Amino acid sequence: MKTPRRTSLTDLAKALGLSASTVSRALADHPEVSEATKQRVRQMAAELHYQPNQLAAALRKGRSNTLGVLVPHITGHFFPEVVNGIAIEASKAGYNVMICQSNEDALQERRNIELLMNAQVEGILVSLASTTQDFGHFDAVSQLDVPLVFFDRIVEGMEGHHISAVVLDDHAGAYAAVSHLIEQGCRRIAHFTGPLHLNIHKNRHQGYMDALRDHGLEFVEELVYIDDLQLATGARGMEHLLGLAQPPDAVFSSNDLAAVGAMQTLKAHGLRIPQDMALVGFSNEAFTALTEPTISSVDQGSHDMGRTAVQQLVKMLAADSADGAPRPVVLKPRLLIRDSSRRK
Amino acid sequence: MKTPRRTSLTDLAKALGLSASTVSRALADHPEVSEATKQRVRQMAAELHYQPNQLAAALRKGRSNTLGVLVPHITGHFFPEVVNGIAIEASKAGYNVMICQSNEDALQERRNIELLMNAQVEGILVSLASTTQDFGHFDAVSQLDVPLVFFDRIVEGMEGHHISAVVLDDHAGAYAAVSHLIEQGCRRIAHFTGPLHLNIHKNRHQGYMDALRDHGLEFVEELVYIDDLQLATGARGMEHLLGLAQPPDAVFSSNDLAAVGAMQTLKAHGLRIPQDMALVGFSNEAFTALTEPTISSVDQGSHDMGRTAVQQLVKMLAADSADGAPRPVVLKPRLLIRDSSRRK
DNA sequence: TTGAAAGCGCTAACAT
DNA sequence: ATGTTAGCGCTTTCAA
Repeated sequence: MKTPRRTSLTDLAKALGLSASTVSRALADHPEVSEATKQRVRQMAAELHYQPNQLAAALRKGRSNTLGVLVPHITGHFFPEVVNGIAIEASKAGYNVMICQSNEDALQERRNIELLMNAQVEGILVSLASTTQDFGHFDAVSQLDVPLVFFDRIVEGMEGHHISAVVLDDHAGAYAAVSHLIEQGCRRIAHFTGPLHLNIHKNRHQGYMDALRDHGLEFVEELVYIDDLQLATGARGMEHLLGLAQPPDAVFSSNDLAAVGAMQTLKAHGLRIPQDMALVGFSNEAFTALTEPTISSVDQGSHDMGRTAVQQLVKMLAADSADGAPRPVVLKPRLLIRDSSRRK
Repeated sequence: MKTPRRTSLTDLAKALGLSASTVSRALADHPEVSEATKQRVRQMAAELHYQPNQLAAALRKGRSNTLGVLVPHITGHFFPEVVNGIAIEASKAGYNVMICQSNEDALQERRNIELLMNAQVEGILVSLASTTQDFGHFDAVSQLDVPLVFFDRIVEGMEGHHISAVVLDDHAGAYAAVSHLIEQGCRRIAHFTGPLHLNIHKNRHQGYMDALRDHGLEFVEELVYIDDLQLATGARGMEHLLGLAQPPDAVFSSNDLAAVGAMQTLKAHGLRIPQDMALVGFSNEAFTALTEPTISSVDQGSHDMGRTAVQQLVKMLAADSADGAPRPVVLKPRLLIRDSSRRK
């Protein structure tokens, strides 16, 4: 039994006694082809299970109809949601999507960018790996005028004709979280943060500080715990805070996992949440609604971020390469108040 | 400023005063090209930022070097892990990966399969949408001898020259979970399950029943709660069970989310876990280690499933189309005993 | 309204 | 060791 070759457009044409061009036009619903012919072509196409070869069409047209997506990973709540938003919006705009993961590794990020370029994607959506410090691989992209949209984790200050960005207003999210804690009566608020070279952490930290200041509270250096925001780190961070001469009465954590870690330590010490220590996390991970108490958190509107990012890309793709890139979009976060911080 | 066209292989050849074929061979490290020439070519390629056009190469070679992946969604713990395993193993075997989501919708599944076929993928990895009942779209794939590997949610009985499968031994996982509960002293064990037309649920249910039987316990129809295994469903299911004349003393839930729902109901009723009611879930979601008490669960070795699936596919791709598909692989689950079921 | 011819960028016989 | 030629499957002038 030998492999049945796929029916090509040429096969179709032969079967119909037509030229390839006519068949091509018929399938594309070109106005200059008679309805009768279109009918015949469509029927025969169905009969022979004709499937167009995208590769050939893309090569000929110089358009792959594909967008590239590069994310650090697809675990947790945030990235899967964003990717889903991207997939939906891209499909709506008639694009396919090629998804790659950098696994938080700068080298893999560079490789994947090359991969996407070689696959002739028409535009790229990226969220940076946490280890990326050099951005040369993106220059290559923008030099070829392939539009680029950074989302969430962006290269700050990287502006260009074909570069845009979509971010969350992390500052506002943090500001809202901390203001809320203050309003609940907390006066000594600690902060768990990740490495400050990443825009998201830098801005959340700034939001934390600004909220303190605007409410007349002092910024206390020893209440800031910088680490990797893992579960164990959160637990350790809380141990550390409890050992201080003047422990805090609340913690704003820049992610949810560390908040759970903190929660575990608090329970081990027999402390009550939120009475003895209030907690607010960031990202609205699924588990924040499942712990006890449930954890207040800042929702990032992940799905919207994905959709917005594609919209930015599509705008650039549509633009007659005349006008520059659309202005970066800043999305508004939403504070979800749950039991871990509700004192009143 | 006009768009700089990408440097093609032909451009490279011209710049070097060589023919396209020589350049092509040099870049492919063909043995019949002199080292000197290879050097020159490589250097010029770097200089002109030459990037090969995969589309053209794929069209010419009739090989896209791409595998297609179709999953119901990429939320939760399981699918992202599997996809990650797939990505890693595929890259190791020299393939790119195109990922699509069916969003649990049979129609989108069919569309995506077509999409992948049109993109000329060399093989496809699929986990079925829960609504898929008709499998015609896969016939089209196998008729063209594009190898297909189903994982986790498979089409049972669909065997063929170019079709294989990788599944978890769901029966064994369920059997272990229920046996464990019995060993902890539980005698009236309920079961939360999803729709039984899906192999995973059917097999877990069978494992549940067989464990009961093998330990001399009676199977009680009213202790089986069939629904969609969401959080609210689990809560409702538990309310239902508590309302029975003879409530159970344990629940084996076919997923973790419903187990958490059950837990919430139990807490609301002031019942103790595991003393009054023991719980075991399925999937080892991240949150099972974060709730209180932590939830015992069955780990699916998701990452391995992804890698194994790719290995199956690669085997079929390599086979001289002579011998049939490799035999389906059944992976062993691992029961993780946590606090929700540890009575001794 | 249809067909003929050229070519997208690459590779693989088949020369030389 | 290198070049010449042809063609993957499709679209798009241009011509009829």
